[in-house]
Amino acid sequence: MEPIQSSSHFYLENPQNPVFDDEWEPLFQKPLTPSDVGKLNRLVIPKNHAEKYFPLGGGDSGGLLMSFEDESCKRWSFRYSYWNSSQSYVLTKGWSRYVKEKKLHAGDIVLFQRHRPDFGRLFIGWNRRSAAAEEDGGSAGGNERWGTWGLGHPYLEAHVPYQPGCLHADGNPKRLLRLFGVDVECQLDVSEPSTPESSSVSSQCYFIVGIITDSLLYA
Amino acid sequence: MEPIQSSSHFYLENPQNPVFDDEWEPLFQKPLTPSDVGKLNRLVIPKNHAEKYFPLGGGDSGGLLMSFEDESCKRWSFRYSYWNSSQSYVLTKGWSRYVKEKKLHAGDIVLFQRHRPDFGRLFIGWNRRSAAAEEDGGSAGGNERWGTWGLGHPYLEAHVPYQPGCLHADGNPKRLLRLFGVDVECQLDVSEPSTPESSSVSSQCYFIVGIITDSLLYA
DNA sequence: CCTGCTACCTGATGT
DNA sequence: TACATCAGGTAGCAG
Repeated sequence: MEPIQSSSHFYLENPQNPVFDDEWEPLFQKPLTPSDVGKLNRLVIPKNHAEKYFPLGGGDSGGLLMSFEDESCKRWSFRYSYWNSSQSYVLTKGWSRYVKEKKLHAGDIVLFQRHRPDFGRLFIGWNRRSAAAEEDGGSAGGNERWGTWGLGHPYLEAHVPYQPGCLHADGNPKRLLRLFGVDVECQLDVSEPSTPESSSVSSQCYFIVGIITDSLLYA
Repeated sequence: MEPIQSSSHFYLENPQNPVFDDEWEPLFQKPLTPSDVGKLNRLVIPKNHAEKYFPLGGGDSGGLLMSFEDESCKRWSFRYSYWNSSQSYVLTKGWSRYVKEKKLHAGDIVLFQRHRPDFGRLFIGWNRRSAAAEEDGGSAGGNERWGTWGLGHPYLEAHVPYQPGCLHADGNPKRLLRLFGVDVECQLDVSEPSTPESSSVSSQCYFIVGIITDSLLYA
């Protein structure tokens, strides 16, 4: 028996869907190729999506850092750049760590979203490849089917404004989160993001929760 | 019954040969290995030849572009560089296209020449592997035995000074060619070189003709 | 030594 | 048909 599940795919492809939450702007998603999760340590961003949603020109020379939050509030910074030789946009530095932590495999889907009320804030999530091919041995804590927010978890979304200063004032910062009508604290986990990045903090912060066990969903 | 044929090999190895035309400086030639025509997309330049005739250090870091003309006036640009890992000089980018167009196979010979009166101008040609192993099915227009100039075609050589400006003034440039005492026009084919390169044009241009059918040879 | 990353390169594929 | 794209490669360098 599954929770709503419904794979965010459906919603991303159908922005008119009634369950669509217009605070969440789906940018795009990509089914991962073997190369995207292999030793090349890069994710190719399809050109149409890159030019529509990502910074123009890939930062042109030298590329630029793009920062995303994942389903557990962790920040991920990736180098985003344009490869002249292959005429393609890629995420490089940092990407392999994400693949490793999320245990992504070919066929899994990564997705990018933006939260409308905080327009500059970007989020990254993932979906296991369609249940059909499910042969996940379930190694160390990696049995989730998704790591996403908003549309991926239509019943599990919350956001509160960011309290300016909190990040810098406190070594162990927490943010307030309203979840199912209950205020919850969430640790920001600046201590060990695989790609540490404690500097860039926008002046506003909306906050989301992703991975949650089924038991919590039905508690 | 063969035309002079005689493979340029002979002349290249014997600069004192009476047929040697001292306007053509043979640099070197190399019988192609399976790797040279395979998927590695590179031609290894024997170190002694590389260091004697090609730019020093392979351009050191980053390599450099070397530009050659073939028997049909087409310009070929190859990336020339030194691979520290294998301590060898190689032509890389562009090479596979040349192999494909000329239908080169292992055992065939590629040769490099320079035209003395225009010292910077380099030429590349080829010879089919010795006639013994001739089993060329003769796919689409690929039945020639050589693609070279000067020595390779001792009776079929001509050159005229280049008219400066012609290339830039005219969308469909032609050069004058004196062949068997007759002036001929030759299209420069800037429209579709596999490695397009319409910029670098030296101030002088000597011009040659390569591939010609036997019937024309004996006309 | 090995690993990750940058910046190249190319063939296959789809349009 | 040519062209654009991208999946799958490479070399070289830094750590």
